[in-house]
Amino acid sequence: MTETPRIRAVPEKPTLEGLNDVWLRDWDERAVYAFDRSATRAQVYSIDTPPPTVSGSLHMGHVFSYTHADLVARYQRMRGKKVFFPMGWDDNGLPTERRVENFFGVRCDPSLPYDAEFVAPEKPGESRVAVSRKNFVELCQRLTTRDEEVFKNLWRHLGLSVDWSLEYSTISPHAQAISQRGFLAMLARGEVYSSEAPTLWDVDFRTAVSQAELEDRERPANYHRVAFAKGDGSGTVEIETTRPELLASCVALVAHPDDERYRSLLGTTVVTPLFHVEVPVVAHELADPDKGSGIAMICTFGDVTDVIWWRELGLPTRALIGRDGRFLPADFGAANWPTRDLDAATTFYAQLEGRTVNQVRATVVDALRESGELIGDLRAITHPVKFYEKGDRPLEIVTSRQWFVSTLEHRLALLERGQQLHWHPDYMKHRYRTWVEGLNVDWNISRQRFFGVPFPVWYPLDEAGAIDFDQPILADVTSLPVDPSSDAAPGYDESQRHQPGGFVGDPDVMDTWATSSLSPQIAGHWGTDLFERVFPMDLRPQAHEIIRTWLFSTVVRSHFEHDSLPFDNVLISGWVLDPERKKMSKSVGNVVTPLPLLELHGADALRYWAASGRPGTDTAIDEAQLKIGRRLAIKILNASKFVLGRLESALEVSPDDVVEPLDRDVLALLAQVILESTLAFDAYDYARALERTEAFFWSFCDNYVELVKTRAYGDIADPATRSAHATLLLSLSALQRLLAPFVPFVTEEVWHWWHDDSVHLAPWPTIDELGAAPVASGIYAAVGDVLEAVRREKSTQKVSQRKEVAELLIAGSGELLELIASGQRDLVDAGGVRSVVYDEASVFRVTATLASDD
RNA sequence: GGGCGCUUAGCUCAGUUGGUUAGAGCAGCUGAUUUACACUCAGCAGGUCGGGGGUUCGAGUCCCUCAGCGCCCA
Repeated sequence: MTETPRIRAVPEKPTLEGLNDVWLRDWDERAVYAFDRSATRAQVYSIDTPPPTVSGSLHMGHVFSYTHADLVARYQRMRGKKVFFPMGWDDNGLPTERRVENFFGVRCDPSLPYDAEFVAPEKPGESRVAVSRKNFVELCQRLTTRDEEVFKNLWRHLGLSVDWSLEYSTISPHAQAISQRGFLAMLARGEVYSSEAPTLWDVDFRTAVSQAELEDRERPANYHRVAFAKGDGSGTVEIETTRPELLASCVALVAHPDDERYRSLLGTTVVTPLFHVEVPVVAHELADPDKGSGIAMICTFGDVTDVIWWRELGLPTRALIGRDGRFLPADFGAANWPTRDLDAATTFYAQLEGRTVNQVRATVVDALRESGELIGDLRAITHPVKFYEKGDRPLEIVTSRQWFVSTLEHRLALLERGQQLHWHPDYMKHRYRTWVEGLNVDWNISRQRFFGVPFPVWYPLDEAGAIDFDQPILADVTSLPVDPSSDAAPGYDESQRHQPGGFVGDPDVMDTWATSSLSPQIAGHWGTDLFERVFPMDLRPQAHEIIRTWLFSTVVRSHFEHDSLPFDNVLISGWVLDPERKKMSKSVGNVVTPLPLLELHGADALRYWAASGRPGTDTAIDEAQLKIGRRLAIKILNASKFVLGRLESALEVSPDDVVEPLDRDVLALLAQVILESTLAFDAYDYARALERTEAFFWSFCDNYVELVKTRAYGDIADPATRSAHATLLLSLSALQRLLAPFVPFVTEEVWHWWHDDSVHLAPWPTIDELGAAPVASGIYAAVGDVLEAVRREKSTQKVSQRKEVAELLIAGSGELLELIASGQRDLVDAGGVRSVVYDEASVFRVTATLASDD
């Protein structure tokens, strides 16, 4: 490559202040990051950007991970790819609802009519104001629009090279249409089904949750030892349970098939205390002989193991906990709920109905104690309890109608997909594998909430007004998006809603992951030619905590819909820790927000810090590191000013001008840096690329530039001077571009001192542009060693580095001395050396005799 | 309980398939001073590579084991 600098005014005193605003505006005006829609798939590098949850808070984790994505985007763009880098907002779902409830002091009551005159309270009041569903959704949209502006502002100032014309949000009509289309496609292929099934339920949020949203929390509990009478009256069996309140819903006792203690009981019956219900004693491998007394009561449903037992052993359903967490009416005496003492059972249960779990537990325990069927003292234990990750109370299991995506039966294929994916770092693939292997229920995508994508489904009502779930009425694909709660079912009139012989809409909305799992289809406009140009995506950048949710669900959807992976590579970012290396959390109060850091240190510095965090590695916020990033940016300004400021304004240089041995060696080393940086970026190791480039750049400034300073001031007719100029320019050009992905603002500034077009559209440096394969001779290192020895001597003598050296004695092998001699001119200039003496010896040694003070 | 990481200088981290005397930055200390750059530069000091065992001519690197920290799954 031939550099023809047309150097414009290099500022007298370059500064970082104001650069961000200048170049942000310029990038907008020139549409530097606009995606070329005419590009073919092979020319495109596409990124499936995480749509962040817009809940009003921006954190350092976002800055970290999105910067990582941007480093790759900028690298690929310079490699000549047409980069598809969209940005989306995941604004539908519970976090938004929660925020709206708190922000405005409202709650949604779907039974209320829409109030067009409604004005949200200025400040949230003492008690929440009930609003209609439509009013509530309007408030959600109002708030998310505002939040998205704040996010967008931060991303822009961080210098993300996003094409903002590709912006999307998961609640937009476009995303809703895609989401509903995806749902209908799965339904047509039989990959999604609805069923009345035991479902993990949060009684506070009043919604079902999926396995991906669970977390185990250690909670204290008490083992209650309860005596069951044997069915034949021959004695009692003692079980231990942490949930005595569920005694009424007991359907069996269960022991391990190999447990000698209970083998004789298998096949017999026992009778529940207080309710006198005869239940069988059954065997199952999941019964843990070491837990409690080794025999457990199965209730419908106390925990997820109960659900497994219930399903696998074909036990009856006697569900008692309702959606509000209170006890439902119990149908004692019914066919599947026989009791030996109907009177006693119903009389006692009357005290329980409508009460909460804790109230019922107290009542049952008192009654058991009184009847003598509670044996001994309670035994305190700690055990893991399932919680909704955003919830405060243990989950209950309620039976309700939900839509499920069949994941379990495709587990093997999904594991295979995980194998095909290129993980960066590689070991993160285990997170996915253990998650898929541990799946135990299908993916529940129904949420009993309001601000989300509705199911495009209605149900017919029979003449008695009962819902026929088996004959769902589906929306026509051309009509999407639809809202079955306000749009009439196809073939019906709105007046038939809720009428016998009419219809009802599915009341639920989809799980937010059911929509964001389609981010490639949403951003890529599935169904248009754009999609063919960008799908499957090249890269999915994300944090590791959402492997089991977002990554997994995206893989599921793409596997079903396209029989492919949704993306080829996944780049996992670690967590951002506080300066003490502690996990940041709101409750601890150690959350560091990005905006003040951005304002104080600048975007380039913040990006430099983020780029130093290797893929998958947790990284602490480190202000020292930010300062180093800023220092690097300043160095880039000054080095560029020095090199460009002393050259003729229209000097054409080519690698052929580089004739001096020292210069040729520097180019050889630069070639190595280019190679290593390129390889590192291709392997998604941006941190390594930065490290190599930065180390070379600093050495270039402190050593090479110092060595050739005098020579570069020489006569332009002198080939040695031309050689220095060419080397300086070729190196500077490559270094500015190598650094551009990391510090895009300052590199753009210095690039424009001698180029018209953006550095971010300039070609990534290659070794070809440095001429015919420069071979490393080692002279740069050798001369550097001598220079270091000279500097050391001056430093030890506590004199100025400008102090002259009267005599420099260099001892070493003949080969080495020859090498050094070929760089003697620069060495003498840089070290202020009057005379050099060479001494052939086996050991390398430098002795500098300083000039006397005269 | 199962799995995945991590443990190298006071701090943050490199160390690519085993190969000279284990590196960098920051902090520390000692200096320099009209220089492209004080938002600078030079130099110095600082390490039993978590402990133990093994393989090898040779181990920070490979194997086993123990310990601590973190995370994922159950």
